[in-house]
Amino acid sequence: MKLASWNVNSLKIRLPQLIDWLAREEPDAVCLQETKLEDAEFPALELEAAGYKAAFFGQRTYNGVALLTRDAASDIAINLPNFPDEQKRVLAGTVAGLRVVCIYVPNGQTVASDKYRYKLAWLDALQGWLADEMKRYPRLAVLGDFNIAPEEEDVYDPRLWEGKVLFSKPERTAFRGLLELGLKDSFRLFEQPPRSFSWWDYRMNAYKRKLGLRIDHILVSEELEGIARSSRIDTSLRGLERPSDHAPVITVLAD
DNA sequence: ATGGCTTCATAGTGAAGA
Repeated sequence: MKLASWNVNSLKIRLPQLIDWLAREEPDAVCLQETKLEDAEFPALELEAAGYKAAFFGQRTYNGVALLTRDAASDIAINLPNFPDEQKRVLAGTVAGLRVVCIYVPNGQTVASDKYRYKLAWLDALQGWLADEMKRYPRLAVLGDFNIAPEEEDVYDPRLWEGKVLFSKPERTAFRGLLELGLKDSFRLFEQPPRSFSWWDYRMNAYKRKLGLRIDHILVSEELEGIARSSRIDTSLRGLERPSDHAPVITVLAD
């Protein structure tokens, strides 16, 4: 079972890249973030022609999440039930006996902003909800753009980023709170190259200079940890014309 | 140097992303 998560930063712009990538990579379940499309605009037919059923929850301009699977996922749930929110950031579904939770964590903008407080409140609600979900679904994976670099090795210059949004202590504590539920960062279950990142600023040639952060993650419950076989970040799309600023993360579980 | 680039939006002294 190959799981993937990708912040596409506009599905409208990235659809051709996504369809090529699906054909090449053949993942079994894909979580997308920042689709930036209302549900009426979602390219369900194009993706079905590419061999994937889609569940989606979007809005125009910002946010929006989707779950692509070979067979339609069941028991679709949207948003955090304990956190009323106009922003469309969560979609969960069941596929092949696995509960797949797609999330797009708020960015936070700066640690001084209201958006940062919203991010921390949102993460607190996420943790509360996931604690319940894990009891219901022991075989659970959380995939998405967490907008948090959990450790120093996940930041190209930890001194520069100390205390900044995406790497501040409260955000990293919130991430650790998710791990304390019994979730594992599947990428770190395996040996990885140094300077493994999933996001690079569009500006200043950050990708070419390898100035990135690892903020996209695939967390797996303890029941899935034992069957995790590999995990990697796929940078093959970052060199294309009009790339997303995020690279896909891929984790493979034994069948 | 609080910018740099990209997207979606509107025609803003743009907003927001990360």
